[in-house]
Amino acid sequence: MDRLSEVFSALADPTRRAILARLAEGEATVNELAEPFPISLQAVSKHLKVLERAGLITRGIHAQWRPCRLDAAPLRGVAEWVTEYRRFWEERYDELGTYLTKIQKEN
Amino acid sequence: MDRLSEVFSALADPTRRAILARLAEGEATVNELAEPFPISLQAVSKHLKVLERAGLITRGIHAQWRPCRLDAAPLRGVAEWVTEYRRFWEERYDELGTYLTKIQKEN
DNA sequence: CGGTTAATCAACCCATAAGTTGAATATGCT
DNA sequence: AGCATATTCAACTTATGGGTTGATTAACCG
Repeated sequence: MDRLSEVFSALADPTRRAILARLAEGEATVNELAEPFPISLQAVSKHLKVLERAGLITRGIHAQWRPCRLDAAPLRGVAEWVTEYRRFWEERYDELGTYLTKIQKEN
Repeated sequence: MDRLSEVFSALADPTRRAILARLAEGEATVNELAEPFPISLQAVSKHLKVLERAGLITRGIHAQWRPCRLDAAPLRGVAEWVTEYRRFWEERYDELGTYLTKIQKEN
């Protein structure tokens, strides 16, 4: 799977996005990350593997802990991709502008 | 599934992103959209359904054709989400700035 | 050394995604 | 009416995702 698909796919899960949001506040261990969720530690561990494969987190080794850190680099690619479409969701304003210009000329 | 997950999920497929790119150039029918891909028309029809459910396209009815149009509105949400992380992939620069400030004070 | 804690591995379940082929629906053309 | 075109529906296969439980590995603590 290409990288962008992998990243989008990793982001397509609320639990994983919540994990990223948590990591935005700083490093955390698997247990710390798992704590807020009503799912098993193993399930969280899988989510972390997905995020890691997508390049969105990196993991250290500190005794028996595996501290996770956010790596937002792949999000840059997402931002670039989505920016290509910006003009389309801003079009509304363009259309409004066009409309206003038009009725202005008509009156 | 929440909207953002649905959108990310829809974007996590190269075929669907290619379809969106094609629609950025203007309306197209299912056959026209399917033409470049080595998969069946039905498969493309399914992809379109996914995009439609995510709110990324709308479909018209014109005789036996179902012209598809891009609706980039949901991408705004994606852009907003990803912007929350911008500082992290730009952090490199911040760190450089901090470093420069620091050595400046030291000397 | 033995027990506790942190995390992963492994096997399994169930639902869904992505593709296929074949049939059905609906519109236009002559 | 009858045929061609555009698209969808339906049934099926195969693979994958997200979850579970139970066992395993590895490090620390007393």
